[in-house]
Amino acid sequence: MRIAELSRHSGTSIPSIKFYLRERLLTAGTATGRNQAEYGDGHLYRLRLIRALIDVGGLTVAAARDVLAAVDTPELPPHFLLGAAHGALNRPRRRDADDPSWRSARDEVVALVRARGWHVDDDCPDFDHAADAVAAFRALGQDDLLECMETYADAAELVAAREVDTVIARGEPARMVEGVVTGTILGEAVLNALRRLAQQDASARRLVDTGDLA
Amino acid sequence: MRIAELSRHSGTSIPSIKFYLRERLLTAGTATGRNQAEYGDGHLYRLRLIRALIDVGGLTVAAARDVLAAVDTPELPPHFLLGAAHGALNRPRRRDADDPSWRSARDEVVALVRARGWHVDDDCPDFDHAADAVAAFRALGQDDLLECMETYADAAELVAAREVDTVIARGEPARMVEGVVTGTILGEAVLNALRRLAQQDASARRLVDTGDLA
DNA sequence: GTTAGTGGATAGCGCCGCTATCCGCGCGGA
DNA sequence: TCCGCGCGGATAGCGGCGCTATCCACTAAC
Repeated sequence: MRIAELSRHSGTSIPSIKFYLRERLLTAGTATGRNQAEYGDGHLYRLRLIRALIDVGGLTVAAARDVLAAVDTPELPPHFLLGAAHGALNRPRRRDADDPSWRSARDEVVALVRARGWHVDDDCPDFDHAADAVAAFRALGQDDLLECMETYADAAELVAAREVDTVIARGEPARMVEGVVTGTILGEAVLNALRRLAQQDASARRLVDTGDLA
Repeated sequence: MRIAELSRHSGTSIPSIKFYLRERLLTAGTATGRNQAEYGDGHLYRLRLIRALIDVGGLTVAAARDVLAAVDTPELPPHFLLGAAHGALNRPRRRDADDPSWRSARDEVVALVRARGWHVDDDCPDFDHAADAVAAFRALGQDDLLECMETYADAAELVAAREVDTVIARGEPARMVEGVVTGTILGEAVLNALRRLAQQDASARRLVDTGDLA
């Protein structure tokens, strides 16, 4: 397959493909001459993965590169790949770690995780992200919404258990690796969309003055 | 309060505040002279809300403006505000609606929502976002991860019910409006972070070869 | 009266994700 | 055999976004 065909099958413009090659998200095709190369199904799959990470998952090109680099490390056990995938999802830090209200928000999240017996590395950046949001709730005087935290944790436990089981059921390490990345990033998009749909429903049930929902 | 003080209390630079004024995310202070104005606690709160939406929620400035405009529409019932908040969260469309695999992914999501009896407007853009992700799973040959869909829906129902109940418990419409916006946007950030933490735990329990987690 | 600071306007910057253009070469059809 | 399209590779540029810098006339505070 040459680049034009790759472009047609993937729905990605040739300049974009060249861009991804330059940025090392995509490996070069196997050269068949001085200025001719052949691309395979692997390239097509990879391109679809890139577009999914960027378009659906909302990753930046740099983040996608990090995720893909982790995917390409064959000896990386799936559990550590998960950490790599999460690491690449991190948007730059927002809050100042010296802000005492932020620190207490973070401590609160750590306490919640500890209370549930989750075994997570203490300096995992996800704590910081959760703390950003918790601190924002507090700063905006929306403390009562933090009553939902345990429910969030319940929901998180529920979906994480299911996802990890599904991925592990694959058995084959290479496919587990793919599953970790796609499940983490695309699963987030699905969950967020379903949550918003469920909110619409819950809100309609409670707030819309009507008897004829049928 | 003058602008310097507003800047200090909010941790936002004066040029940024001026930028938000220009972009109409923030209303002008009450003028006390030809080139002097006074800002109140409302401005400080608003600025904190802006930063939370942009930094924590990941909204663009334009999306934040739309959300804030909805918040400022006093007669808007909370249920419709929810729609407005969701609308502002929409990233630009990705998939072509003519793509049959995308259409079938969307139909699948609609069927799931129908089966659960959720009452949601059929052309809600959240369907499209979910469809994007589902279609991506399929395109990447990760169909087995779609077995998690029901679990995602369970989790979504769980958290949405709790969130909506919490907001409704406030009673006062103005505070409900605040709760809808912050709950939707910041809650998403919390849920996503907790899900990733839970994934780390689930993955560690099943994949890490160790007996001494203590 | 001096000076730091103000609101307001305009222009510019830095990053990001592409996109356009050019180049010398090879492949494929007549 | 020759021609012309397409190739790969490289470099430069573009458009949008979220600020940021500068300038201005003015004024409150010392």
